[in-house]
Amino acid sequence: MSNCSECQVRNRAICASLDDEELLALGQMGHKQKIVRGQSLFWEGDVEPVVANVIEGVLKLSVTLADGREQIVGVVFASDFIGRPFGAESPYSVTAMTDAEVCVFTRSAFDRFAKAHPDLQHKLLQRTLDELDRARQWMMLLGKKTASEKLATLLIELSNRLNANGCSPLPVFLEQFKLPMDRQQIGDILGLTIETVSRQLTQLKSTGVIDLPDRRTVIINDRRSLENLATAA
Amino acid sequence: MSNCSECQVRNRAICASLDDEELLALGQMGHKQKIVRGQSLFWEGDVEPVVANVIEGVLKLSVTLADGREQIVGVVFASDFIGRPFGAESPYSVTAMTDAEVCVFTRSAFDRFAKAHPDLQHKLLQRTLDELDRARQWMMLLGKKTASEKLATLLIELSNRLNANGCSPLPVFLEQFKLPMDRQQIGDILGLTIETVSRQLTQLKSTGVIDLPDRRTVIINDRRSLENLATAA
DNA sequence: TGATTTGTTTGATTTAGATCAATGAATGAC
DNA sequence: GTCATTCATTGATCTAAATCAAACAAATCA
Repeated sequence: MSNCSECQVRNRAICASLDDEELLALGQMGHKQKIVRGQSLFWEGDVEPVVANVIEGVLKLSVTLADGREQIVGVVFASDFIGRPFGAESPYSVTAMTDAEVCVFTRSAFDRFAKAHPDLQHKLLQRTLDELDRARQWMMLLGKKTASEKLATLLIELSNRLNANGCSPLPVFLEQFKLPMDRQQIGDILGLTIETVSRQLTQLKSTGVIDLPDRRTVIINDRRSLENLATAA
Repeated sequence: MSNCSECQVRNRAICASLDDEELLALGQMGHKQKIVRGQSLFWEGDVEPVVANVIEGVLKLSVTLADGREQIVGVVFASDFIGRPFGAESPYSVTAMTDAEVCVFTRSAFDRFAKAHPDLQHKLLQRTLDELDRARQWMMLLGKKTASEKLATLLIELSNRLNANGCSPLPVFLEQFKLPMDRQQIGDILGLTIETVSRQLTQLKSTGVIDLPDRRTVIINDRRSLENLATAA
């Protein structure tokens, strides 16, 4: 790989737990890889298992049924960790929703390195616990929320997670952002069809809570209302 | 606490990574607690955060909306770990679905101990990764599966996870088992109403795939068919 | 033992969201 | 720039599951 020390996500990815020497060792095991939108990093139960850190871009994790029904089960951003270390196979595919760049390791090499670096494992554990909490909140959304609640929740979540280019330690909530996915993908995240997504967005726009100057741009006019919708408060 | 070495889940819980001396130290920090069916171990964002190992029984993790809608986001069995160590609050409640016994630790004490025992953290990481994979499979179920697919999936999953009293290292699939939850709870797990659950069970029974000799007993007559239903194969 | 409560099934009706079907806007190709 | 393709919106209709409403069965209690 080379110069991890100049990596954009050096201080946000799990690598943040490593000192310069360790970083060099890890860096020699991995390599940077560019992925264009729509390209897959790996598939459900792939042959050569890998793990990766996201350097730039947005990727989806998805599970697909035999008849083609797809559910997006996770969305990862810069500095997030991807993949299933230690034993088991990843039961989902990873595909870029925007052009992206990742830092890839073979699983066997990563496992060995992680075993020897408890701090790295600790960071990974914290991240995995966070991810699990998020997944569980999403289960509530999928199981019990209405279509409009789902859309409101997604917009709030995206505005929070897209905020950071990571430089600010403070949470910054963006009132304007670009959707990193199309309507079909929004549907696959929320368990809705493309038509329902479109109708709910039009609805939110017509009540003035948000604006949609173009397909990909969202402006939150009334965050409070959107949050109330999201939590059914 | 006392005699961890005689604990029923000694070799299956995360404690399995500890030697006798370490086990004694951990044991002195925790205490066993009996919980009757319906009783909560803790609530969403509780004051005194705790973590626990399940010794016996079945508990649910659930998220509740302001207006009372509840989604069960996890079901834990003997030897499973409960709670959110390291920093963040648990955004869900834990309630016993059967009478249960757990081994409870304050989070602060557990955190300190875990920090000092990398093997324990490694075990916890593996478990958390497994739990995350399971949560993601469940997201597919909640977002995309039909009512009958949901019921079939739950029955298969329960027959697999209820199998072990843990003694056998081989997976044993039970063709007969007792449901550890009522119809309402099945609905809250699957994102369905109690009526739909009942109708789908009646349907599965009438096609001969399963039998329901009484409310709580399930007999799988045709596992292959049930699995095909579950995966939409 | 019957009476009460709690949990389950079954039936009738409604509805949120899916599906089917055009139409309308961007985006990209040549 | 025009054409073609992809993506998004809007409308009409349908349907799976929710809701409403009894009836029924199994526990629990005097």
